[in-house]
Amino acid sequence: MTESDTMTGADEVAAVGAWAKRCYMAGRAVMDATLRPFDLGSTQWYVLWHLAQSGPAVQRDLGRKLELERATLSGIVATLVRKDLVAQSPDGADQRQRRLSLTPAGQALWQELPDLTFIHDAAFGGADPADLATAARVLRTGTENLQTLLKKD
Amino acid sequence: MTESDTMTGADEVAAVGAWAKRCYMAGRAVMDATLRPFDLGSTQWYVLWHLAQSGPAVQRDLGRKLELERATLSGIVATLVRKDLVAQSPDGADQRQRRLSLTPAGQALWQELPDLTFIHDAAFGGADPADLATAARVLRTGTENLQTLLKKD
DNA sequence: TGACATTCGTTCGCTACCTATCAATTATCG
DNA sequence: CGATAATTGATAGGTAGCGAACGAATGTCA
Repeated sequence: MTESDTMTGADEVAAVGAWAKRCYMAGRAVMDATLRPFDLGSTQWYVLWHLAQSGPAVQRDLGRKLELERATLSGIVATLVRKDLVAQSPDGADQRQRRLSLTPAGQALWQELPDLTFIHDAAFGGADPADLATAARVLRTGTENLQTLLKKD
Repeated sequence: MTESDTMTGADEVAAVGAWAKRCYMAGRAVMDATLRPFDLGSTQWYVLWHLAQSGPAVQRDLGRKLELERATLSGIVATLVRKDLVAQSPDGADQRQRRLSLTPAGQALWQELPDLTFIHDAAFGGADPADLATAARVLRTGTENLQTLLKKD
């Protein structure tokens, strides 16, 4: 690597941000390709996954867990309800909230879905655990710095 | 860090992927917030940036450089043409290709735009260069693994 | 040369993000 | 209690990504 000798810090920095995008995009592409036969998007899968793992949930809590804006989750849920995979019922106590649960069709589909852990394994299975920890720490710190920047603006 | 003692490799792996997404999203959020007063999206900015730096380009080449699908760039270009920031003219030699260039309004807007390097600096400026290099390498290898997986399927 | 394949850009339909705004509901406080 | 504030979900409008399919233009090769 002759170029690395003259690489500046800024180049490295840009590289991390650019590779974060590429890596995220590549992971989603594999996920989307795997789920396409089931007519499911990646975020739709995350909603089903959470409901299958943790049972029914209030829409507000699900949005917090999956780190989605209300408007985003509202659309995802509408799609899943239209496909009859998720049921959306009013909550007893707080009439503003909506309770989400898997329908029988949703439970049946969940049983058919393939295990997606092969994606993580294919991407990072061969990497040094110490390097993975370093990468995660760098990305976490960078994210927190950016979020602080956004709030203070 | 008491939890790290019992962390498995799979958890670390998931963490890298999840943080890659969060970091990409946070960076785009700051970029979008900075460009909002100018009515510009982040990818629109990249197109203007490339045309300002390297001069007019054929749409096909720009798509390769920015790693965008033809359909995606087609929409971005249409938006920039509608805003009168970019001109799209037929290429002389190959009548299939379109040549892109900044309009006078595009050049004028580019002069007004703030420097965006503060985003990279805020995110990763305080990090150890060796850690940044490790993070970039982990993400690059992971991305390549995923792209190989996608082509072979 | 002519048939076939490839490339380029567009369009359509979709997923998934966002902000801003609204109606309905609930919480808070004077 | 009642006015005001905060919360929840939906909707509208925008950006950015994808695959599939199409027409026009160009390449390739028998």
